Amino acid sequence: MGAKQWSSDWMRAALGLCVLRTLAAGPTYGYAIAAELEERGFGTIKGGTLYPLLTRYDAAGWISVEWRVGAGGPERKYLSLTNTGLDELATQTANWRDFTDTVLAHLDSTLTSGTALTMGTDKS
Amino acid sequence: MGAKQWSSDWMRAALGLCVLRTLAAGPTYGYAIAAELEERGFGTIKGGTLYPLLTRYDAAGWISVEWRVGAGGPERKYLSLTNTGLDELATQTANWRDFTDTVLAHLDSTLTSGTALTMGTDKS
DNA sequence: TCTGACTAACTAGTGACACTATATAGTCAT
DNA sequence: ATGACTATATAGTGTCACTAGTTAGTCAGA
Repeated sequence: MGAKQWSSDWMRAALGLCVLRTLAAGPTYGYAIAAELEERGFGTIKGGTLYPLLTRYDAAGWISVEWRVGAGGPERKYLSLTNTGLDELATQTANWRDFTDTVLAHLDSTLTSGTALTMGTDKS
Repeated sequence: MGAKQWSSDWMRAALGLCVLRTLAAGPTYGYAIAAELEERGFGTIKGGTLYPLLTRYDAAGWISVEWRVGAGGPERKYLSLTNTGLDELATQTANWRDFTDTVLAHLDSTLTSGTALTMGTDKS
């Protein structure tokens, strides 16, 4: 289901937003976030990508951390979205929609050969 | 019109695709690409971002280069999309649509608290 | 004439962050 | 005990955007 691997630049752009969105469903931990995102079609999220990101979000005050014992396995670091994080999610989500709309508008625009070539330097 | 500045990670993700799309309208040069993208709502594209990108695309064989005298000003380095570049644009455009659909599907998904928390380690 | 504004391409230095690979440690089945 | 799976984390490397310039041409106004 989640076999596809997207460009790392694209993942770099959207991963943070997707992680915040995942956290909005309730407290969870890194490994489970990676599993859910993979299931949703984002490809495999490596620990070396995810954990530093979660550390940055903790430092930013967007998430809070609580250790809990796991059900048969090592301890889990449960992460919850703070109010600041929830605000951030809302802001980023709205911006993301605007941004992707802007990109799609450009991609779908009519091919007008030479649109940008008349730049005003042509004074005559 | 182009006052908004998007997150640099987002621009990093989409700039290449947008540049290829701009080139698909016909040969043009760096400064004009930056001006057109700004007009289309992408914010200001700095030379330090754009020119290295164009150099990479030239090295990748996606664009070809030709110097022409400018209309009252320094020489312009006109860039054309190669056939390889055109293929790349088509591929990336299709992938971009898939990717943004995947992200939006996640953002719009119903909030189901604890979705990913039952991961199979809970054996009993 | 020389000063600044605009056009146009390009580079050095720095920093952010993903990637590869690895470490640590717990549980469980063979 | 050996390997597979769960779970978090870090070191080293490389890519690339950002800041802040340089070089160079044209043109308008002091």
